[in-house]
Amino acid sequence: MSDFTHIKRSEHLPTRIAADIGREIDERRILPGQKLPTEHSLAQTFGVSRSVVREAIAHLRNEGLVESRQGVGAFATEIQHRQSIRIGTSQLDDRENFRNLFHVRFALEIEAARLAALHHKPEDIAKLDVALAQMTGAEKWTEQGIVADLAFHKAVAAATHNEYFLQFISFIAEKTHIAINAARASAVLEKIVEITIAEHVAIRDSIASGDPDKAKTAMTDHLEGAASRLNLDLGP
Amino acid sequence: MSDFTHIKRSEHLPTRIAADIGREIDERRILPGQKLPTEHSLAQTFGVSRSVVREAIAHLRNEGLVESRQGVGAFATEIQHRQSIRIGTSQLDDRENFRNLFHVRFALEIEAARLAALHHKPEDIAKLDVALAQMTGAEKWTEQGIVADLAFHKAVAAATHNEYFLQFISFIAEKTHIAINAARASAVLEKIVEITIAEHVAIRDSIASGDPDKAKTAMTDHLEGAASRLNLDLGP
DNA sequence: CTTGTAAGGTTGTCTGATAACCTTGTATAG
DNA sequence: CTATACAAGGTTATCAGACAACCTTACAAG
Repeated sequence: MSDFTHIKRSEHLPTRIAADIGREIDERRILPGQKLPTEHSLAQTFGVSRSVVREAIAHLRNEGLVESRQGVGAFATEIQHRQSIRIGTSQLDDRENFRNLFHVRFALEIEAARLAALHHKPEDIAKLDVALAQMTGAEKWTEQGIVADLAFHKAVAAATHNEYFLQFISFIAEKTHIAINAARASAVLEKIVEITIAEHVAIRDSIASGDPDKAKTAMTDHLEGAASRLNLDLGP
Repeated sequence: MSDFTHIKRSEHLPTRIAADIGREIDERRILPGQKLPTEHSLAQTFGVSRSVVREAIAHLRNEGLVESRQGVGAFATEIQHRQSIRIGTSQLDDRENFRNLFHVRFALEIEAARLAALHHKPEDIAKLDVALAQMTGAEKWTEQGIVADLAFHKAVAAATHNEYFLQFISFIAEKTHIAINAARASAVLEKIVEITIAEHVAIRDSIASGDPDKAKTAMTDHLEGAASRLNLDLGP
């Protein structure tokens, strides 16, 4: 009962511990196939009850990082058959990881723009316009501006009327959002905003026109522009 | 202590219950923002202890389906800010959903083939060859053949040396695998296998040659072929 | 060598209790 | 009358300990 130096209870114990154990696996301190310590032992190590450890391990199991077999133990899984997608936000501090994720975004969003041009309905365009208005309204490149930016891209995804494009793109957008927020200070240039908005308008118009090739081109131009503004070299 | 009619012990209680509650939300019987019953009440309803209910809710929380606030309750979340990707296997029985997921696969795998041609290393080609050998070895369109097929596509993704392409494509592959397994009986035609293998060989060679455009074309042809063999109309 | 069985360890589930937190209603001070 | 403070009850979060189900291993019996 002598150290309260650690952390405010504010942050859901099982989540914290799941993150700790997950990091052990991510950083290869526990190798795939290897057995984790027992729940009892982990509980003692972290100074919490077994319930909390169980919930943490359940979390990791849901993420596909571990498999547990009753009467035997919990094991780190082989990467190949993980059933879910896991992107630690800390990974995105690394420039190469961020670029790689951006590349996935490329593949998805360009096709999404194409499909949006083909399948959009009037209310989809309305949502694009709302997001654009919010971007224009934001004085600077503020938090609000970024949120509107993400909303725009989600609206494009929604306009495909393909639930999975929306899910995947939203997922990546959230991750990107966090990473950009962290590194934003280095890229606060006001003129950029105007360029960005202009690109978004071009995307909106091309989708509204119903021309898939035009939409594809507009989205490609925008993403390449965004990448270069972030000093990401995406290669050929 | 009077009714054991309901649940076989065989299948991890919290998972089952999480699925049950998740279905309630998916099928809009619990609307976004609405409060779930209390843990105590749920425990009584399902005839299990509160620990199990808690683990089930933790599962849903990790999937982003619910948010819980201490002292208040657990609430179904708005779809927009779900932090994870959720694809219920039952959804894929629906033909349109399956086609939509296939479309996402299109976007990702074609770009992956292109990147694989650019960034592959010798050992990547070796892995492709192993998968091809297993496909050729499989007498019929058996389980083993499908596994090899998936292994091939994962190997392509791995050859991009972009972790995220691997994660996303593997994820979709697993989901697709399950759905195909379920519906396989209707598509067991032996000649198809030869065509499929030929397409895979073309992909492999184009990647090995290092020509991104050729790889892109080969993958496009293959996926369009696969779609038409599954009677999926992917539109323009 | 094979089979049966006992022992010990580990996860799965149950039960009950306490702490932390939120909401709501009520009473008191201004 | 209004606003602040406080009390009460409900809910989730965490803890502690127990038993059940299951697996592995070792050893004994055939």
